[in-house]
Formats: sequence, structure tokens, C-alpha cells
Amino acid sequence: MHNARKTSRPSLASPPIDDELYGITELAQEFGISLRAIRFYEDKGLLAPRRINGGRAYTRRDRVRLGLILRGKAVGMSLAEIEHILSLYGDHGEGHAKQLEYLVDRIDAAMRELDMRRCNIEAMCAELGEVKRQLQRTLAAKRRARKA
Amino acid sequence: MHNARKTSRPSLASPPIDDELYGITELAQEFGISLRAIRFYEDKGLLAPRRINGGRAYTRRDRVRLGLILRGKAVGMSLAEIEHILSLYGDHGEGHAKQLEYLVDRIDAAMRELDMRRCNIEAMCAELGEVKRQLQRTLAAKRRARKA
DNA sequence: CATGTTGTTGACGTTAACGTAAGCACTGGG
DNA sequence: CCCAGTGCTTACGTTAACGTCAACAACATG
Repeated sequence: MHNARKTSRPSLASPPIDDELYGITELAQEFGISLRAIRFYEDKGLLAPRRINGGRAYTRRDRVRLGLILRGKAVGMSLAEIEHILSLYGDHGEGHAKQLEYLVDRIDAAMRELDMRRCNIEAMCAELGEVKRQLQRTLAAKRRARKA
Repeated sequence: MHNARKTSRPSLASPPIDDELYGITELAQEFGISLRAIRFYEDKGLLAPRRINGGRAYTRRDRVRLGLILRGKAVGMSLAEIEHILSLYGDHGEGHAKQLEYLVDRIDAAMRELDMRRCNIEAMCAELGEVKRQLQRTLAAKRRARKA
């Protein structure tokens, strides 16, 4: 898999059929992670790239999923939790109403979870802001003292 | 350390001198974590309770720090990162202007970090919201189909 | 054809963040 | 005085999330 085929797409775009593939190192560099990590996510079932000649070939959709994985991590989610989130991103165009409603509930739950994290972050920011203001008051006092 | 002395504070409040101490199990229950975890945070230098009769005695300040630790964790920070944040919460009432300015910079950096996480969370929420709207459109279509 | 690059699998090592278990010390109650 | 309850320490086990290394396959290139 040396040639990470750019599929030069010659202006005349045949609809979404040639699927724009990426190589593993390509993704690794783009996202600044190791090959090993990407393979690891695959082992965990978070990614499932096609194989071409034994090598992994990632689609745009895989790329998006990888992005989500990394954002999830940056936000402090475990790979297990991220897997849940990713499962909400399927095709589920087919599915009975009940199942779709269930999915909507799951999404709501996930969003509430994220919201809690956001609240915690804002609380920490607020506290840090407090500390900062306190420090600045001390600083201002020091400056006034020096002036006098 | 069976008696987690409530220091009944008899209305006549002598200034901040008796310091309202907490026992380890008390804190563990209040925050819903294990004793082992609290001791672990101590090993990592995140907490430094006084000792009374061989037992750990936590002040209000320790309690606040523990709260910060747990919020930090909920936000996806490592204990090492949390340690940095906590170091910003010291007494540093004494310190030269240079050092105070440095602290302010550190705080700003920490707040920027937190802000990035917040952005990531909001992005994930937005994407989930998209998925949700899509699902709801599909659901609505199904309902219309059933109606007809 | 020899070589180098890129990729794959498998096994093992590592770090963080605890959990679990064993054994000793203190303390209050019957 | 004995025992249950609580706590402390030390040591080892565990899980998640990778990193590292070795050995090998496919492929392009000189």
C-alpha cells in the first residue's frame, strides 16, 4: 500500500461511486496520531476499513468516524463510550419507527451527558477566573505600593 | 479515627481557627468514591491532609480540592493535568510580582485549554443534533406514510 | 535482482488509575 | 478483657489505551 491513490477525479465527477480512499499513514499524519492507534481503534470495532491487497483503505466516512473518535477522546470519553456514540451514526435509513425513536432517545441521553461535561468545564473556568481576578487585585495592590 | 468530629461550633464563632475537619469515609461517601481513591490522590500529591492520631483529617480546603479533582476527571483531565490546575489554587498571597504574573499566564493557558474542550463538546453536540434532526425527518415521513 | 518503502500481524512492555487482599494498630462497648 | 469497627500500610492485580519490536509480504525502483 505505498500508493495512497489520490483518485485524481478528472473533473467529470461520476457520482459518489469511486469513494475517495485514504491510506493509514495519510490519516495518521492528518490527525497526528500513530498507525498503531488507528489499528487499535479498529481492533476495538470503532473502525472497519476495506482491505485492498491486504492494506487498509479508509473512506471519507471512516475519516469522519476517526475525527469523532479523537474528539471524543479530547472530551474525556472512553473508547467504549465513543463506540456508543458512533453507533448512532449508522445508516439506519431502514428501521422501524420504534427503533428510530429509541435512537432519538439515545441521542438525547448522549447530548445530556455532553452537556454535563460542558457545565463542569464552565464551572472550572469560573473558578479559575475567580483565582485570576484575586491575583490581579493582589498585583494591582503591589503596583500601587511600589508607586507610593 | 472513628469519631469524625463535627466540631459542633457553638454559635459563638471564634474566627477561622477550628477549621471544620472531615474524615476520609465522610468525604468518600459525600463524593461517592472509594477510600482507596482518596488515598491514591494523596499519593499523587493532589491532597495533603493533616494527620490526627495516625488518621487523615481533611479541611474545607481539602474538600474543595477533592471536588476540583473529580470535576477535572469528569472533564477528561489526567491527574497530572489536574495537579497543574490545583497548583494554581495555592495561597500565593506572598510572591513577587513576576511570579504572580506568571501564575496569571498559567491560569489563562488552563482556561484556553478548557475552552478548547468546551468547543469540542459543542461540536459533538451539534453533530448529534444533526443526526437527531435527520432521524426525526425520517420518522415524520414514516408517520405521514402510515396516515395515507 | 537487490533494496527500500509501506503495510500487516503478533507478542510483549508500559502508564495511569485505581481495586483487592493481608496484616497490624487503635478505640469504644459489652 | 475481648471483639467488632475503622483506619493505615504494603504489595500485588487489573483495565484501558496504547507503544515497541520482530518478522514477514507486496510493490516500486535502480
